[in-house]
Amino acid sequence: MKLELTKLMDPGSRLTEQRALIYKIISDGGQHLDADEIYSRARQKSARISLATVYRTLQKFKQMGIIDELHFGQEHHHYETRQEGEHYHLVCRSCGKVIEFTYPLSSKIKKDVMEARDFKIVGAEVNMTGYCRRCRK
Amino acid sequence: MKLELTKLMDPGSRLTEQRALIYKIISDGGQHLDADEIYSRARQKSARISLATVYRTLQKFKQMGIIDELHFGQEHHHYETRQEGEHYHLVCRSCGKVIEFTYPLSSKIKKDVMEARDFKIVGAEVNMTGYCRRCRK
DNA sequence: ATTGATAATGCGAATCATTTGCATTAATAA
DNA sequence: TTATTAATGCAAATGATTCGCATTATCAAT
Repeated sequence: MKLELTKLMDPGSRLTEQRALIYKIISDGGQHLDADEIYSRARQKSARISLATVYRTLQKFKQMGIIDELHFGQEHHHYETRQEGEHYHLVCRSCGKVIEFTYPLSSKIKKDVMEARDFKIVGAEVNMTGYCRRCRK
Repeated sequence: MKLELTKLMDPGSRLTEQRALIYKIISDGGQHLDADEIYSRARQKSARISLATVYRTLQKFKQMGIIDELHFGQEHHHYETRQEGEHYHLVCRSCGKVIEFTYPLSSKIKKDVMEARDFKIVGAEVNMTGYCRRCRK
C-alpha cells in the first residue's frame, strides 16, 4: 500500500485498504462513477467494505480536495479525481453519456465576475446538456 | 384564475388552484426556492395542498419549460422561473447566498464545442462557488 | 516486533428527498 | 348540468445518504 495517497492523508488520518481501493476505482474506473457504482465495483474486489464506508470516504476525499463531486441533475452525485486543467462536462439528454471538454473560462470570467460582483470565485462547475452525434441521427 | 399560465397548459392539462399558487410562489417568492420551502409557503396561503402535489407540479413545470431546476451541490434541488437572458449563479461557500450574474458564454462556447465535439448544446448550467464580500472580511 | 490509543469500519436503523398507488375531488368539454 | 378523467391528498414505498455503536485495525510509541 505504497500509494502517493499516503502523503495526502491529514495527520491523524489513516490509510486503509478501503480508502486505497476506492481511490483506485475512481481514478482508473472510467468516468464519473456514483457512490453505488463505486460500491459494487469495490465489492467485486474485496467483500470487506460497506456502502457507509464508501460515502464516508467520498466525503473525506472531497474535503481533502483529491476528488470532485459532479451534479448532473440526477438524484445522486458523481465523482472524478481532481484534474490538472480546467475542464467541464457535456451530458447527452438522450443516452446520458458524459463527455469532457476543456475550455478556458476561468481566468476571464473569474476576473470579470470578481470585479463586477465583488465575489471571490474558488470553484466552478459547468454542465451543458444536449445531444451527442450518435443520438442526433 | 386568469393567469397567462392558462395558455401554457398542454391540451388535456388543467389549471388548478395549486398550480397557480405554486407558480406565483416561485416567481415572486424571491430566489431559488426548494420544494420544501415552496410547500411551506403554499401551506400558509392555502391549507389545501400537499407536498406530493408540489413535487408533481415542479416536474410538470420543468417539462413545460416554464421553470428551471438548479443544482447547487446539495441533496435537494432549487427552482426558478425561466428567464429571458442567459444567466448563471454564484454560491457563497460560507453563507450560502446565491447571486445571479449574466454572462454571454453561450454563443461562443456553444459554437466551439459544437464544432470540436460534434455535440448539440441545448442547455447550460454554470455554478461557481466562492466567497461573497460580506463573508470575505 | 508488541502494544495501546483511537480512527475507521460494518451493520442496521434513521433521516431526508422524492415518488407512487389509490380512492376522492374538481376542472373542463359536451 | 353533467360526465369524463386529470389532479389532488394521504400514506406508504423507494432511493440516496447519514448516523450510532460495538468491533477491528492502523500507526505511533515503546
